Amino acid sequence: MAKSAATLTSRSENYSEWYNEIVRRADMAEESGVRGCMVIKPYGFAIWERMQRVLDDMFKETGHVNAYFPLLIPKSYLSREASHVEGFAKECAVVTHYRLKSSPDGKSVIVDPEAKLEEELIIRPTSETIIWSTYKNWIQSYRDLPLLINQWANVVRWEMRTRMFLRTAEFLWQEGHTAHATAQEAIEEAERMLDVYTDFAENTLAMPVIRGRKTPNERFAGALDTYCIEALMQDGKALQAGTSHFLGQNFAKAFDVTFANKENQQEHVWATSWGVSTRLMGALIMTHSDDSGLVVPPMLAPIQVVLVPIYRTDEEMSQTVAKCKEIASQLRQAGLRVKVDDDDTKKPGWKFNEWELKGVPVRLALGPRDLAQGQIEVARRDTQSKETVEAGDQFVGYIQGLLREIQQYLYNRALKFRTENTHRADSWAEFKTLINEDIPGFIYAHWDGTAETEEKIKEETKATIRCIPLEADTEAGVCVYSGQPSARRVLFAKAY
RNA sequence: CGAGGUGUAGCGCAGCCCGGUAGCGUACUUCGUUCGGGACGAAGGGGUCGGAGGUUCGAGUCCUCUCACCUCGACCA
Repeated sequence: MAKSAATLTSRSENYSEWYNEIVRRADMAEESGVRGCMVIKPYGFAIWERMQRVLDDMFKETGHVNAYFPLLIPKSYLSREASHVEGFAKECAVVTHYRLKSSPDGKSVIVDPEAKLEEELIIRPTSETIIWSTYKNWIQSYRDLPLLINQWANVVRWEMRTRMFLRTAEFLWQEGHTAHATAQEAIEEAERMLDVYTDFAENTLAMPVIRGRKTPNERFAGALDTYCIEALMQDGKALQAGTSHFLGQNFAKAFDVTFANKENQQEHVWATSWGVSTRLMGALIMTHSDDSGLVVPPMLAPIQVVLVPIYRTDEEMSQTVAKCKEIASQLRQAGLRVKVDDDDTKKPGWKFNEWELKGVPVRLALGPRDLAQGQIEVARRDTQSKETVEAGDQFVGYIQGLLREIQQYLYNRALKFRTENTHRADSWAEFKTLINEDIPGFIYAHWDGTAETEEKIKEETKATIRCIPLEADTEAGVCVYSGQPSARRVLFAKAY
């Protein structure tokens, strides 16, 4: 049996090209031909649906409910909160007309100039404004608080440059928007949701993250404080994987959302918002995948175990397929997500490669030889190792244990990579050396706390302050750039 | 918006300089041999050459205009 290895571009050779090939070859998504937008294909969407399900359960457990708000937002809403409009105005798609008509030559359609909207509508880049204008009607008393609502939706941001999953013009996300009676409660909510995101990233995605706050420069438009989780990708660049904002009373004041407290005095409510997006799909790819394709952690995988029957004759086919289905059924009863690939138009070698490209954690191969000896071949995706195991009573338990082991192995491997690529810089020369390495990684360095220094460092090295970490040593020092006093180190990196 | 580039079969590309029957790889269809790591052979089907105009006996190729997309900047989850 000959082979024509349809190999991927190597990670080390061209990371960006490798990334795009994974997206395409693993059947996750493709470019759509519509500016900056992508088509998410069934396999990619199945992974997104898993993310949705796990996150949604976590939101429910923390007392949140889902709702849905309009896609179109009157332009005037956006201007109610000054810094918010400033932050988003440049990237908004605008609806100006409500009708088309045939062109004079009858060959195409044109926008009907008669059908101009009185007030233009914005396609939501985020929903704070429409939601707060709605909350105004929902909140009267302290008894209406806290209001804990999440929305799964699409949003549009007219980015200049787009990349599949990491920055598309349209993307899918969830956005939580909560209202509280006190600042303290709102801050606790923002921190709670950061915990939820951390839990999700580390335990479901097997992706270690650094938790922190954004500097005023990097803060969400309209927030008093922005919390974030930052992950390190395999090429040494940072990716913001989730954010949670303490919005203070900014939106409550802009949209006049007040409540009567127990003393019957009117107060503005305190707000949070928090979100993660399909960008996590990019994080998934760039955290675990290798030159054979995508690697999906078992907790996330839509298919955790794939069974490939191997046969020559029709008789062998019916026997091996039957055995595969029998084992699959046992695994399903144990709660695993399993697929039997009994597609007769593809050969085993082809299937092996295909499922590796798609990152299925465990592959079982079963042929006449195994059938005769009561064995089964078990291949794990993370280490690409294979072994032959007895297909007896212990088998289901063995596979469950193996999946746990793979989940842990992926987390440990990613953590090891991050540790090896996290450095401390104590001088400007050292900083520049580190940030210009092939894998720049995370750099902990002292910063004088000024926006000017932050900006200068960005100009000279492309590195930004990813966050002021929540968990970190707080020893004092001097700013790596300006030499001014610094209370603590902050986390620098080149970022996506 | 600035600077480059590319549009030719589902996908990846050659052909253009120097105008003359629309090509290659892959995928697809059929048949045979194969089937434990992306099989091989044979025979087939598939094209508004991004669009509009022009030059010419004749344009994928030359000229003008236009549209779309990509890469690098500025912007960003």
